[in-house]
Amino acid sequence: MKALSIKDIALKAKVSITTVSFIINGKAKEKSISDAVIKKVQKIIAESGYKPNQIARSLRTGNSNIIGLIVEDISNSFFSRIARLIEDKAYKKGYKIIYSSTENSVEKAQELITMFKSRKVDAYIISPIKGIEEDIQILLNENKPVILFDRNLPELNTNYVGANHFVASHQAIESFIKQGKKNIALVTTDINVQQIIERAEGYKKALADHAIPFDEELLLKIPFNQAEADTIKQIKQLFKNKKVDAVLFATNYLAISGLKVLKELHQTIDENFAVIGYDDHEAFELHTPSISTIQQPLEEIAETIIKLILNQLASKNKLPDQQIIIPAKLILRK
Amino acid sequence: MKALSIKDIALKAKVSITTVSFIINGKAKEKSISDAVIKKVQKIIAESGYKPNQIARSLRTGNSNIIGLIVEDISNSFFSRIARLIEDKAYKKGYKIIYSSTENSVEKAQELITMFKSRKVDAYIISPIKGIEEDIQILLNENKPVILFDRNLPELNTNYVGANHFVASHQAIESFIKQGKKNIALVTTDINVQQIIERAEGYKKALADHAIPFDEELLLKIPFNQAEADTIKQIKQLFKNKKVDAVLFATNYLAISGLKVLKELHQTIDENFAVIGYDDHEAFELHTPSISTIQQPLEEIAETIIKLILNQLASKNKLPDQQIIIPAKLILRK
DNA sequence: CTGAAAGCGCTTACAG
DNA sequence: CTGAAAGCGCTTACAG
Repeated sequence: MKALSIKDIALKAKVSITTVSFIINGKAKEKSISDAVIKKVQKIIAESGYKPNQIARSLRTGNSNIIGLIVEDISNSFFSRIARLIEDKAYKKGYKIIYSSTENSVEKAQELITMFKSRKVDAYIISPIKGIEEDIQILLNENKPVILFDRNLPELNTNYVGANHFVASHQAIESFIKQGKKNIALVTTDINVQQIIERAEGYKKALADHAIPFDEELLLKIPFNQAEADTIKQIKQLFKNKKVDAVLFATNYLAISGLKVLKELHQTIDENFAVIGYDDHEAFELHTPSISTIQQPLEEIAETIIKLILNQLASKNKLPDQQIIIPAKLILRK
Repeated sequence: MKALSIKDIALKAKVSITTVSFIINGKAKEKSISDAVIKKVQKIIAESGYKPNQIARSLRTGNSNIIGLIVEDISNSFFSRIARLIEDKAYKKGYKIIYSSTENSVEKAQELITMFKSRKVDAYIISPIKGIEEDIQILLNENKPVILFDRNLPELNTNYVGANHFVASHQAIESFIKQGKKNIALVTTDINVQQIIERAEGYKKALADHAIPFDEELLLKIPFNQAEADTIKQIKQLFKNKKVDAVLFATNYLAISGLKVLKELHQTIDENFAVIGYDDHEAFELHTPSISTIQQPLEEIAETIIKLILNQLASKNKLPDQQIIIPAKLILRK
């Protein structure tokens, strides 16, 4: 059973495919097609269930009404929630989103960009990774709208939407210090991206501001992409070897692993031992006691990204790049 | 800056586009192109960074090497984890996945199918919803491989991969009964899909098997898509109005809401009050005490789905439909 | 061993 | 008010 084409509709309606095309694309009035013809063709389209072949349309027009979204890992709730919000908002504006995960592999990220490019997506939303600057630059040279989010690549001139991680992390550490904590650990990842580096810098600056010496052993960098069992082992080592009275986890999944360790060690979280997570997670609020966290305003981030994209797509000229920093919020719970 | 086309490569190499096409598609040997020409063309392709336009290729060949994945809600960790696993496995076989959420809307599901169809995806993986039987039947008529998962639509003849929810739910309730529980509640959703209905039937059957009268007020059906605050209110009502000593939550997000209620009510989970969740969630293990749950083997489900799809795609003839039921496991924690 | 040409299903500048 | 025709970038049956 072959799908109908515009030719079939034209034949049935006894008009040219040009006329059918104009009607499908809402240009009937503009091209002064008679009302009678419009009615007739529309009826035939409705009855036959004809849907234009978007592939052919894309080949001809060079665009697709599809926005490509590249995230680090769709199974991380930060990304899956953002993806869902972006999808919702784009959908309402007539755009579809296709997404895929890089899993922090430069190679996979490059392949995804190639795939999206060869599929003629109209715009790109990317949580980037170091090493794909050139690939993104090529997109920019081709005048494709690109919005980076979550992480920035400062050497590129393009749009970026992200949270202020330096400030957020600084604030979290200060809240520990105000509680009188002295042995404050940071558990973070070893990936070398700005938004992760900022969290470490906020940590160090807050310590310095309050004349607390920085102890390298309290800053634990967990290799990305390793099995959780190894992560748990490393965090356990930290808590066993060092006297720690407060810990900031730089990502939600590290916090989850860390909480498992604390549970295993029977280390309760109380006035003698404080924990702050990152990016929130359903488990944080539910935990006994509830876990404080640094929350990125997902709704606002998604909204800002979509607004930037739509503006770019609507405008013929390249708009000035925007770097939008949205404050992250420290949510204190107990 | 315009992208290169096969024509540009042919010009540079001083051969026909036919020859270039054969080389790109690995048919050079078969078409007995001379080694010298192959080398020359490959060199030019590599140097120029030429990538074939997949849109044009799809238009010509009618396929795309893309598999469409339609889930209920990508921000639900059950779906985002499955999506990630499927993406991984498909990627290794040279297929890309594009996904989108239906949000349980028949209309959106239909639009997504239309979109995927007009993009010529090669196969469909769908967690379906009642009301789209006809749309899926059309895909089947067009000989497109379709794998349903999570939920089945029994009136359709196609492939299905899912867990045995009746057995799992029955087993969960029996474990309550063995602990001496008498007032066992089920908190489920009102969506009318088989895999949810099965969970209620397993519940009822287990009660009947042990001569425990079924009390309608202990079976709470929460409207889908309502705000979480309302869900929390309804669950709170249940626990306040009825004497409950055990509760099975039929989905992970209902369990999360339920656990929030219990926390608010200061109802601890112990030998006098038992809880089992569904589909697991990072919060379950971390909870104090850890929450038992019915776990669907995600890895196995994803693996089975991909295997079915690849078999279908590899075979010219339609393969017999398979209904694969994978046992869900009751994970008892404390 | 290689190429000219048709055709996939659209859109749109041009002509009448 | 409407249509014939070119062209988007490929693949492939056919010819030599």
